[in-house]
Amino acid sequence: MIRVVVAEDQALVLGALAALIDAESDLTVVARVRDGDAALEAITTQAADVLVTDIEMPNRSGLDVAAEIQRRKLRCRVVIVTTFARAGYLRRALDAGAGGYILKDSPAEELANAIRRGHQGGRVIAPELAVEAWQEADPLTDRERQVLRLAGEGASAARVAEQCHLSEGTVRNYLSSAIAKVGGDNRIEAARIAREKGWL
Amino acid sequence: MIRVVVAEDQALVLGALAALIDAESDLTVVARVRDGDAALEAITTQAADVLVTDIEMPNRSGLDVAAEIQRRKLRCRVVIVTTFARAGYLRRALDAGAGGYILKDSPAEELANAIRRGHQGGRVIAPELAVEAWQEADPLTDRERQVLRLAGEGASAARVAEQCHLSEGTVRNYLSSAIAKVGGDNRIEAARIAREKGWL
DNA sequence: GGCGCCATGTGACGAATGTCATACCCACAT
DNA sequence: ATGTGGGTATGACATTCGTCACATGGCGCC
Repeated sequence: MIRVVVAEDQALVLGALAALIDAESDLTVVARVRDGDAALEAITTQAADVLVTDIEMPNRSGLDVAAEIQRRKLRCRVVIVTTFARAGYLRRALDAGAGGYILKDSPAEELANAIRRGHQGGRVIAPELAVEAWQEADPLTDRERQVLRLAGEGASAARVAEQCHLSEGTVRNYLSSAIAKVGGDNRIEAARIAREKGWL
Repeated sequence: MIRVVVAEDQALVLGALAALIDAESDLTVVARVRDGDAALEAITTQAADVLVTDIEMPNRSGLDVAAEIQRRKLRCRVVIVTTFARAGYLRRALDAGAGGYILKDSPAEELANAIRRGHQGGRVIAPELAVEAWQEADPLTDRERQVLRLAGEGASAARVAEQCHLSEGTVRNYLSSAIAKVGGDNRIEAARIAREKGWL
């Protein structure tokens, strides 16, 4: 019996995923949690074999949890289940030693499959991503990313400068460089592109 | 036995929701579909009592399907299940005669509950939304919405003008007016605000 | 020790954006 | 018939944005 912890912030989806997993005869859900901190706690107290987790959650993202598991050298394997087919996310997931990365729109059998493979030490990666993943590395520097994120939310150069303690001119320089790097026509497009690639 | 059709574009979530519903003794899932067109077809061929549907789907949104069901005077009731706590969405859902509007982060029992209530002709609305719903009506005109949407995706005034067959000056006028109406400092913020309220 | 990269800054210039006044046409309501 | 509001347009203006050249300093690296 493989002991599974499920982490997902949307309660309905959490319950549903758990139902799906529990329906498998060789899998059992030992905890359902709604954020990253609770996930970390549950996998130790429940001696879980596999953590099935979303990425976007309160407190700690699924990627953070995976990284923490790796850092603490816990035995638990991680399967990331997410909406986002973003190369940047997959890359970070693999860097964090995740055993699986599947998309919420892959067929339901995939999930049980990935859990079993992960438990055996293998890896399952959503085929949509396998190829593309390592082709495009994030070209942005930390500052560029930070500035682009704020600007993408509607902040003016002046506002960004204030929040980052930079001069307005510097902010415009970073933006210009970020726009050029991601290949957009303006800050809005650049932010959109970067978001889609998982760089923000 | 209440006959339920489940519509949701993410296969994993679709399977999971269906599992959740099928686990209820008085509910049975008679079809699982991944877009709006298939949903409409399924509810007639399967003589469904209730449609449980996401909003954002290919071909036809869940809101479109609800409206179409109302237009065709079908017997089937509709329960909207969505991520988005947006007043604009709820408003459109109620206009389309939806029998339920619940959020993906409400507890799992809510879903079965809403299906039963809907089937009896009642209404279940996510409490987070019930109050706020009618307070803020969409202040945008069709043109303003259209222009703001494109601009929010990164299109320049010139590009928007081209796509909408307008003059560039007119586009700027609409944008200016939209920015003022939603209360933002620039097109980016305005688009973000409007998206959050479900006006785009 | 120099080379490249990043962080940071300034100054300048042209392009895009946001605002405003003003105008015309049309539909719909009073 | 008169007013109100939307759709469309133009011209003008100030502001913001995007780009470029150029400068300084720090850090890592062969």
